[in-house]
Parts: sequence; structure tokens; C-alpha cells
Amino acid sequence: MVNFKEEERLNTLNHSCAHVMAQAIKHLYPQAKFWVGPVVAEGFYYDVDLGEDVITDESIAAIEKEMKKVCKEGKKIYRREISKSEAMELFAGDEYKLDLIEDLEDGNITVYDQGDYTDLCRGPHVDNTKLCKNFKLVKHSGVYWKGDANNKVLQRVYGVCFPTPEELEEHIKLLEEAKERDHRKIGKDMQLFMVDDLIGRGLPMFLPRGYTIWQELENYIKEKERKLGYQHVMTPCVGTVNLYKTSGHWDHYKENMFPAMEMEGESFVLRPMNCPHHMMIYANKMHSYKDLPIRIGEIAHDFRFEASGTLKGIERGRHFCQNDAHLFVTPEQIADEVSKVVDLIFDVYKDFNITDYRCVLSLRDPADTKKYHQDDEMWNTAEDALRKVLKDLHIEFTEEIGEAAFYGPKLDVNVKPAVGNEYTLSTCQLDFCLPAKFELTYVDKDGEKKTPVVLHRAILGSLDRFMAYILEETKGNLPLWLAPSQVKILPVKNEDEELLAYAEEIRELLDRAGMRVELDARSEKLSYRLREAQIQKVPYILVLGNNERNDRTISYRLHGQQKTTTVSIDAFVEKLTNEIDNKLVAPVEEA
RNA sequence: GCUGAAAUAGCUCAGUCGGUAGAGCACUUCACUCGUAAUGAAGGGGUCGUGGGUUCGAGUCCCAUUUUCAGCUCCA
Repeated sequence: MVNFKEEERLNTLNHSCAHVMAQAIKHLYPQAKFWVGPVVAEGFYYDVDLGEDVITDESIAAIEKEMKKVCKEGKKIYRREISKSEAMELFAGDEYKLDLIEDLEDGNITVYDQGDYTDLCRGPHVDNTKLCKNFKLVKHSGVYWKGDANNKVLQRVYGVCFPTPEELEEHIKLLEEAKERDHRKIGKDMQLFMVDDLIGRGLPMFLPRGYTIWQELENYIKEKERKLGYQHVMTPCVGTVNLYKTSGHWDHYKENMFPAMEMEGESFVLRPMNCPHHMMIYANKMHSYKDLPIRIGEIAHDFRFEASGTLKGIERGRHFCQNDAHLFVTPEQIADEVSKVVDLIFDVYKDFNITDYRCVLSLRDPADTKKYHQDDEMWNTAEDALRKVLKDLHIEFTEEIGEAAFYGPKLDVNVKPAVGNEYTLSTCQLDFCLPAKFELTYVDKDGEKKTPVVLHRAILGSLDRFMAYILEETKGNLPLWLAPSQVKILPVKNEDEELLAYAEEIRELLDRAGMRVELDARSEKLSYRLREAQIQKVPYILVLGNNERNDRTISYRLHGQQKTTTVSIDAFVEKLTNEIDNKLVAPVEEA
């Protein structure tokens, strides 16, 4: 584990390496103008305007070569304090640096010199460029200046730097291992899902083995919800445009919806979310305060026209299934219901052994009048309410401005995948907005009609995305209850009729016990079939020969292990049933 | 959508200077009957993503296009 001091040292080194890269780029592209070059979680990057030039894989190699040269020269790095007017003069003609200097306070401006290169920087830096020699440029891309799609595209080059070549090597190895954990690779290798151009991009299809996992997840969460008083519904994947105009989604998100279909003078869209459908289910009848909370749940198919560059296997597609629910509550019930949702989230994370997550309270940006529903009082009430509940529950969270939904603040639980950026797995959103738009009511104690509050929540998020995460976390070695194939039976010989009969008897027995079991009696060597079963990541591999048949026992081997264990048939069934029913994340070994 | 890269058999990939398509695995058949990660042999399988162009000749060079990948932006 890297401690804080070490991390600071590493950050300084990476920051200096960013300057070395900038210097090298300046040598190769004299017209280069630099924006910012910060240290990030995995190294550093620098954004640069190369005018007409762009960065390609070849130019990366050239830049690396030039950087080696800069490091070898080993120029001292000097820090200099300068005044704002000096800075303006030094960087005259560089609109990017001037833009940065504009926001800096006079008397608080420093530049760093190394040989023929000077950069505006607050530092700190290592004292010589030769310390930066253990680096690698890992990727590059075009980025919008200040992240705004209306601005000019700059070139961003990412790199990493370490004190020793060994640490650099180790880091590169880790990156490669992460690629092996990518759910898209696992999904292909294990035949879980597929995509096809003719079906359409962003539209993955679950194969039998993948759908088995999917169904287990569906059953799992629905059972949890049922016990907590949720009622499940099924609603259509299409709705009228008017439905989404009523909810407000049309104004906010129509660019990201599949376009409207006009039929018989009516306009329909594939639904991007289920809130409006569930609102109408609530509105279907009169409700008393005594009926609340009402919890409407659905494993719901949704369609969003995500930008092509954002599609990623089953983690983010244009069709997905939300583990969605809308809780209709009185204002007094908010705290209790949010707390139950939070409990459910962490209960589920415990079942799946998910420990590496981050809670975010996503708030509106009051300055963004376009995105957010305009009602200051509503926002203040909702944000304060949600913040208070989280604090009372002693949940550790950070607050992020401008991350709220257009209708209300939310608690997001974020995780990081093997490859790529953090995403939200679970969410709980507090909404004072949609119930009013749909004029939802309940009759309170005093006989007055009042507007309920709605909690939007998704625990597994989308089943597709959750599955992607679990595949990456487990590297495809799923717990028994989720494994597409739980037991593989390998008779030692396949021409011994009595042995085959015994293998078939065991297969039927396990099948009747509700297990997913396969018998592999092909005329291949045992070691061949065993190897295949291991590659398929089948948790339990049974090897049955005449020893087992004579004793009426079972010999099994766990995926990825060498050890063979022999037990009675009953003991084996009991062991597996226990493991499946209790959804254990790892097999229990006898003492 | 934006910047860059890539696309060759079901999968993983090779294919040099432009000279007419390769391997391993998988699949089919035959032989082998085997006690814990690959038995041997033979065979089938490709309009080299798609469409144009250059050339005597294109998997290879050029243009367009589709899809995939990395990053950016976005994620109700």
C-alpha cells in the first residue's frame, strides 16, 4: 500500500514528468501551446494545442524518444516567483497561459525553468529532469478545451512515471491484468453475451449462459424487494410523447431518446426510463395516507440513444434493464424510507462482497437554470432532507454540485470498473417535482388532498451493468449460485456402462435438487475434459470412476484448485444446497 | 458526437518490397478407453468489414463508409 508521503513523492515526480513531456513536445512542435498538465490518479497528462498537427501513435513514439533525451541531459529544475505583470509578459501571445494567469493572484505566481523550457506552475517539482526517466506514455486523445464541446479540440497525452524501472514494469503489468478482467472479454470467452452489427450497436444479446446469470440476479433482487413490501409491475417499453412532455423528460432528454414514431396521428417513443409509467400506476386509484408508502418495482426494459463513443459491452448499451422502483411516501416518511433503501443497498453489497465503492450526494447547480427544474424552495427542502438522512445514518459521502437529476438530488453509490471510468451502481433519488407534475395526491388525516414525495431508486442499477461489475470483480469465477454451469460430471471412462449409469444417476439427482449440472462423457481423455471444465470456470468438477461407483461417493475438485475431495452423495448435495441457498461468495471447505 | 488507432477462418493472431491466403485452438471423421489442465492422424472452413480508386496485379497503397477499441464529452 502506498502511504501518503510516498504518494506525494510520486505525484511530484509525475508532475515533473509532465513538464519533461511538454518540453519534448515543444522541441518537436515549436508551435505548441500548453493548457494544463495535472497529476491524476494514474499518472499525469498534458493538454496541448498543436495547431494543425494531431498526436498519433507514431508521434507518441517520437515524443517518448525526445523525452529520453531531455531526461538524459539532466537539466536542473529551478523555481522562480514572478509578478502578475511579468507573467503576462512572459507568456504574451499564449492565450492558454494568459487565461490561467488571469485567475491567479499577484504575488502568488511561480514558474519553473528546466533548460530551454519554462512553464507556469505552482509546483512542487523534483530538482532534476533525469529523475523522470522511468516513464511511459500510455494513451492520447482529443479533448475539448475546458471540457466544452463548443470549444477547440486540444491534444491530451497521458503518461506514468515511477522512481524505478521495476515499479514502472509492475504498473504496466497491472494495466494488462485489468484488460483480462474486462467484462467484454470474459463475456466472449464464457459465451455469456454477444453483439452483432446487424442487430445494431449498443444492443447486446444475452446467450443461454449469460441469461442464466441475469435470471438469478432478477430473482434475487425481486425476492429481497418482495420481503420489504415492494409490489412488482410490468409496464410497456413504449409510451406517448405526451407522457414525457408531462414528466419534463422530453424537454431535457429528447436528444438522447430514440426518435418518435408517428402512427394514426399519435406520437410514441421507446421509453428511456420508467418513472412516468409508475406515476400513472399510482394515479390509477385514490390513495389514503394509510396506504403509504407504496413501493412500485419493476425489472424494466429501457432504451436510450447513448452517444456511440460511450457504448461499452453490457456496462452501457442502448437497451438495458433497470432494477427500478418508485416509492410514494408522505413527507414524514422520507427519512425512514431512504434509510430502508440505504440498508437494502448495503445488504446487497454484503451478499456480493462489494467493498470498494464511494457514496456521492449529487446536488443541483443553481447556476444551471437550463438543466434543473426551477424551484429554489423545493431544491433546498429536498437537498437538506436527503443530506440530513445520510448524516443521521452516518454514511460517509462527498457532495458534488451539478450531478443531480433534473427533478431532484440523489445519493449515488459509485464503483470503478476494471477498465475505464467510475460509474454509478446504485442510486436513491428524492423527488418533489414529478408527483406535482402528474398531480398525484393522497388524502391525508385531515381529509385534504396532498402531494406525495417520490423516491426513485435502483439497487442493482441496471442488471446488465451489475452483471458486468460482478464479472470483473470475480474475473468470471462466479459464486456457485450465479454460475451458469454449477457442476460438471466427468466419468473416468466413457465405455464402461455401469460407470456411465452411475454418472447419469448422479446427474439426475443433482438436477432434481435444482442444480445446473452437465455430464461430459465424450471420448476424450480425462485430463482433456478436466482442462476444458476448468477453462469454463465450472465451480465443481466431479470425477467419477469405479472407486466412487463402488463406494457410492463423489470426488470433486473446485475450480482453480488441485485438491480432490471425496464425500458421500448426501454430504455433497447438502454442501452445495447450503452454498446455493445462502448465496455464499466462496465455497466452504471442511475443516 | 469529438481525437487517435484497429478490422484477415467460430476464437486468438501471423502475413516482409504490392505477386494471387497461413498457424494454433475450435469443428467433422477415424483410431486410441484413458484417474485429475491439451492422445494421434486426416478433413472441412476465408469476396481479408463494405464500397470506390491507383496498378499488369491490392489483405498490403489512396479515398469514403461501417463497426470495434482507448480517451474526451455525456449518462434522466
